[in-house]
Amino acid sequence: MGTLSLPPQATQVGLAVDVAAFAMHAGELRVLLVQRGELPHARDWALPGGFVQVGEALHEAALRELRTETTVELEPRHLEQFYTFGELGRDPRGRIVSVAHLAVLPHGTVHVTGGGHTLGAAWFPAHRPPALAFDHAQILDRAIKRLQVRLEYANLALEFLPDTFTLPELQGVHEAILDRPLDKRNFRKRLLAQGVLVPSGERRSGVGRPAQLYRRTKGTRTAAL
Amino acid sequence: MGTLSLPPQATQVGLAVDVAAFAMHAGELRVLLVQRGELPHARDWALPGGFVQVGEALHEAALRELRTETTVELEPRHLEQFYTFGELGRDPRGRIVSVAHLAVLPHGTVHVTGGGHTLGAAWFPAHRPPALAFDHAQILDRAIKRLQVRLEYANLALEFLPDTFTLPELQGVHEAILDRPLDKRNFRKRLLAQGVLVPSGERRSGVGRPAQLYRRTKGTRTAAL
DNA sequence: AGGGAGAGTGTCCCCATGACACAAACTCTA
DNA sequence: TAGAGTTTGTGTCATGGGGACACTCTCCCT
Repeated sequence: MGTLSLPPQATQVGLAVDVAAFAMHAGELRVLLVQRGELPHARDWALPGGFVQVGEALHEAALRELRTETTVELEPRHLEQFYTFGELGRDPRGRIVSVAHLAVLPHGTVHVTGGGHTLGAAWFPAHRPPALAFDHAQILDRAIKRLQVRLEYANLALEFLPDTFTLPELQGVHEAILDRPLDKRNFRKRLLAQGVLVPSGERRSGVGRPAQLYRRTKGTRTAAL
Repeated sequence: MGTLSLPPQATQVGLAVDVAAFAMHAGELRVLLVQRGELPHARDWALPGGFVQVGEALHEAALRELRTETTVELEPRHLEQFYTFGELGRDPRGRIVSVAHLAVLPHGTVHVTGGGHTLGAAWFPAHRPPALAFDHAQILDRAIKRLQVRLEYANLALEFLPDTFTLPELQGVHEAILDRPLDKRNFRKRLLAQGVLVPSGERRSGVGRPAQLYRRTKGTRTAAL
């Protein structure tokens, strides 16, 4: 039914998406940023993002921007819209409304190269980011809060890890996201009580005592909401 | 700095707001709906909403639609954006993305008259709405869930009541929103423990034993988030 | 004066969470 | 190969919040 048309006031506002994409690296929560190659805010760091195209769903636009601006290696394990920023004056080019997304990239996706119109892309400490273009500092802030909520609600921490992992690794993800240390015994008690983890039987050897490997029980994948 | 201009692909998508406005009436949670006067979905019931205008913040657009389409008596006590709906095909007129808002109207705002392009406006049981236009049934669903979450997080129930109210009235609001009965003693215990209520000293007489009147302690207004 | 209607009140149990210290298993090096 | 170093793994107690549960109190109405 494309016979009806949009009223004239329907096309006056620019619609964009921005993506706060997170991954773990060196025991730290990192966020993926791009260095802008164009005005405004040329050479400033910003969240990857851009305008939504016709015939493109919001999450598709988010994925496309992530791919063309950063050349990430793997698919995001989680992608979720979390807030729409529409303040007047947030973009000097005019009225632009941005639907902000939160993405989680799995372990191993830490190498990025700039692409698209950007000068480059890199990972930064999510809790101590550099100065950001536009209102992206606010967006990042809100993204981290959402990530923290999702930690205890869904078990989004698992998306940061490979299929099989140890409990200390999982605890490390939680600590990196919450930006505070957790008690080992309480953490294990709580996580194992949830019943989403099952020991794989194997162990991982390293420097100290080998750690039990776990995997998620089937049918416990986070609904991408 | 309006010297920079939008890239061409920035204006291809229509941006709208929709508002799920709730109030209490006869002990029931009700949602404000309008009967559409135009195609598509003419004569169907829908959430009040429409296109965002240039120079208009998202929440301003939501307020404007509420006022022009429904002529509500009072200002909303709470207005919050909760999700942005952008599925392809959600509107037969083309690509329209809608930022959905949740509004709470205070006690006494139950009389509405249709305005704007609509045939009328009326309150409906929020948990048993009529068939709705577009994807508004989904939007309403999500709005109710958000309202329920805000009940225990912020104390949004107070926004449905006048400045002074009784505990049974407050419990009624909670029950209407959650759509299930609550235990009287546990409810009082929990609410009073939060420390946001203070007895006003007066009582309200009615059919049975008079009820203590309460008001919120100062400085406990919900941040409109 | 008695009945009806709604308001008000306290205890117990259970579960989830947080604080807290030591033993076990492996690697590495001397 | 023995000992030091390093990391994993484990249990108890105290506390607090939430849910189940029944009877009295106060007023109005007839």
